[in-house]
Amino acid sequence: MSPPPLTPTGRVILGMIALGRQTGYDIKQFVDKSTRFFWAASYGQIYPELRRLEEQGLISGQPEPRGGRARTVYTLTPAGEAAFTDWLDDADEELPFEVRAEGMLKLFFSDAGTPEQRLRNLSAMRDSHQRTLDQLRALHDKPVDMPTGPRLTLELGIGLHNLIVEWCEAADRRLTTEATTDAD
Amino acid sequence: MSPPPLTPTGRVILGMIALGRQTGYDIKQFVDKSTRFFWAASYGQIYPELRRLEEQGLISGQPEPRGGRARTVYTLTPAGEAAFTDWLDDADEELPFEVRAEGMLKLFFSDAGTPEQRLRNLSAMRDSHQRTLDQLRALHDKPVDMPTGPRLTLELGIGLHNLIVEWCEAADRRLTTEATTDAD
DNA sequence: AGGTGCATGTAACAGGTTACATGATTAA
DNA sequence: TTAATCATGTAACCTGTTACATGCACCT
Repeated sequence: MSPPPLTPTGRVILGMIALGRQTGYDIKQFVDKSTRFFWAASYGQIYPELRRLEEQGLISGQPEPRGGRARTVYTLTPAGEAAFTDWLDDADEELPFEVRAEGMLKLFFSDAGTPEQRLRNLSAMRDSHQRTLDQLRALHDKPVDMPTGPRLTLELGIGLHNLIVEWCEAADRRLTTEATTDAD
Repeated sequence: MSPPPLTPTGRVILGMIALGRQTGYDIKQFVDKSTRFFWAASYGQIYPELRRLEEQGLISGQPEPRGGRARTVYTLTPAGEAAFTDWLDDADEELPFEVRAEGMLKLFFSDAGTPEQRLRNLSAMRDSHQRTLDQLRALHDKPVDMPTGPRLTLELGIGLHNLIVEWCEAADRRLTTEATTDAD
């Protein structure tokens, strides 16, 4: 009886269309320079999901070829708009926050290795987050005017990766000092 | 020719056995109060993976029933120890860091809603991370002496969730001020 | 007698990535 | 002419969760 529930990816797509993204390709490009640091998506998900959303009557696609190049432009139906704003309005639902961090895993198990190994892994982790941080800052410094939502999440992302980088550096100093003190 | 590569979950299991966890059940309990904040695992993964690791000769299981209750105790084989320390020793490999944060998604799209909606979602996100923070602090304050690795990752976890909570509060203040200023 | 914890396991499903295939358009 | 970009799509695979089934041990 009830319609199939919106999947998280479905909601992202709805949101992206609400923000003016028109095609599957367009959505993917935009995700890659905006939400990808806290929500990634691949073509393998996007195109099938666009189909499903259209079957459910939440979006509707019109063929709008550019030259000889096939192209389908999507817009939200009233039902799609309602589903999206219902989701935004529901502040009671659980907010899953899942992390998979291999660097932290290595750190967690680092007592099984040598102190030098631990410091090398710490440093690799630092570098990896520094690279992400650089990308986020590049996005942030670009002089395009950004809506409040994207700006907020970008700033939080910068804060997060910055914390990790600084924490790695602090941990490195602490561990190095301990090692030196032990050697004395 | 080459052996099937170790999966991330396989490495976690190897590590847990190296840390003295003996059974699948034991590993699951321990994951749930240690790595789960940056690496979760379910029985549906653990038991099949134990089988695969044994087939690959990296661990070996001895039946050690407790009373009439079936129980299999696993230990690392020399090959398993080697595979595990090889992984720890490789500081050049990529360190995937993946996040799926629905709260940030709602924030990202919040320009499509009202300012009040945005503040409610911000507050829900704050509460959710505060709950996680409380759990992490409870773990941290328990007077068990923790190896350096687990202690480091726990402290980083606390720092991360604490940053998010504080950032949510700061964003709330900023947005509230802006709204008030606009209304003047 | 009943609840909690210990212990093992799987089938069905959901979610997501990778690699591939195809082809037009545009800028160098 | 060739590389990059626009654009769509799928099949095979991998990873992981949920829900269920089973049964003993221990405490109250």
